[in-house]
Amino acid sequence: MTQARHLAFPAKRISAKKIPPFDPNEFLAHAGVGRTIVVLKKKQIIFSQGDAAEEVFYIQLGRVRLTVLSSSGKEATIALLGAGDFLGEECVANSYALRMSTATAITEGTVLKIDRKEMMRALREQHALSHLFVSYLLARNARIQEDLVDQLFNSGEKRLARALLLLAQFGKDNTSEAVIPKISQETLAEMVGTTRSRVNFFMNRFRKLGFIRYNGGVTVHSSLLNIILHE
Amino acid sequence: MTQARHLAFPAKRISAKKIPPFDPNEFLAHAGVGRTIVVLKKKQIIFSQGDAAEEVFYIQLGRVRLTVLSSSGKEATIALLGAGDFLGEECVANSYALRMSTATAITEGTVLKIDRKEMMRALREQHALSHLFVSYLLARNARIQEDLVDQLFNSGEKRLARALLLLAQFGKDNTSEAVIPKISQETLAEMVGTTRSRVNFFMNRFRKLGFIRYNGGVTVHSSLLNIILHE
DNA sequence: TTAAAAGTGAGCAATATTGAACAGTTTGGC
DNA sequence: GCCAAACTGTTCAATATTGCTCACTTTTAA
Repeated sequence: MTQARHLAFPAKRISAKKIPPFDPNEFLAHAGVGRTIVVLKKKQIIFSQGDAAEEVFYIQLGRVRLTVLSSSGKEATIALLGAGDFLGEECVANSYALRMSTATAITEGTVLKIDRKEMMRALREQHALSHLFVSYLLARNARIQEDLVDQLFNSGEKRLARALLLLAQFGKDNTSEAVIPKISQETLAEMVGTTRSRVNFFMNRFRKLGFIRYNGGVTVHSSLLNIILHE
Repeated sequence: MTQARHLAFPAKRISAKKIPPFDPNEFLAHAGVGRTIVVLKKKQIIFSQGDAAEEVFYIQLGRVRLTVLSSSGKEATIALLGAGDFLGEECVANSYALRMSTATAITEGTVLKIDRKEMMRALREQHALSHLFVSYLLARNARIQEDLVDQLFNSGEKRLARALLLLAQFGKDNTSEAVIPKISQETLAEMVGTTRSRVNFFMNRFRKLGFIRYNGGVTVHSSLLNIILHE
């Protein structure tokens, strides 16, 4: 569409040169035509499973939880996202898509809400954004696949250990200990695909073994890796 | 890069107009610079987990299994792919990437092997291909996520039922019965994330209940859905 | 500040799952 | 056609997991 216009009026290319070089961060940082900045309150629902999907979101600040509700009413947390992540990208390249999960803010924050059409246009016209988006999708793919493999291979205990270690890296220093973001055993159970009592059981075991510490929050020690690595 | 060249030599755009309109199927159907057609024998390994990833593949014909090996030697089947699917796309947008899984042909077939650089160039220059690729990644994302959710929510029995139904749709008519591609209980176990004895146990139960039939291959009846839906 | 709601620790019986064995059956290659 | 290898059906004891319950503690909102 836009390309056709360029071909029809090649003179426009000259004026186009005056536009500063495209910066995806720039594009994703500001509101504009078809783009709105949304300020999020804690626990605010950004979209719900089953909603029509007409916008992509880009998280500027804050953390977001993605959950899926099963037909029998159980809830699973499939991802925790943060600044720099896209959200609700299932609708790009697919009109009439429905949200496959529910996105809830778990801290205050801001997201850029981008109209589907606007996103598609930008992807078509801006190679840098397109490249960023493809990279993001590939990385996300890899991450979900890891979660799946983890689920297929490991016991509840190992999956919990992995989830804790991943959470600990969320605020990554390279010390041997890290405090993880506040998270309930219930949510951990949803992420790991087990029950709260199981999580509780393992958490206490980890604590007895010195892998984690309770001091207000939870501090994870890197030696927790042993749980995962040990045979 | 290419865009810059166009700006520098706008005259080239005219001759560029003579090139026939880009057709992604065309691009993905033939060998050319940086693209080779590879003929696959049954059980041939296309790439192995841990290999350096420098090419993307596009399946023209045949079926391919993607497996992951755990550190403890267990194997999980994470996807069965067929004609029209990409393969090994993890390297696009990421030099020095390693293969995250092993791809093995399960039938004879042919794949188009595309050099990473060539793929990136094509994605940059050809919107239609870029769009197709993004669509593919989004669809694949959705599918892996479904598998993960399935794994998180459902019991081994339901996961097996789902896997069988998905396999049955592989050769999709819209009858209430379908023969599934030949697949061992061992592989089913890997896909579903359980043991062979469990798969065997459930298969026999499904048979007793009339959901599947053994007649040389395995015939799946759509009533198997009841297993998944029933509470 | 206080009552309600949410989260935690612990224990336990009922189930589900694993992992291993072993005999019988099918398949593929020579 | 025949052997070896792969696959299937079946069993079973040892574990792992679930789905509760109940008594506390912490957080949240009025």
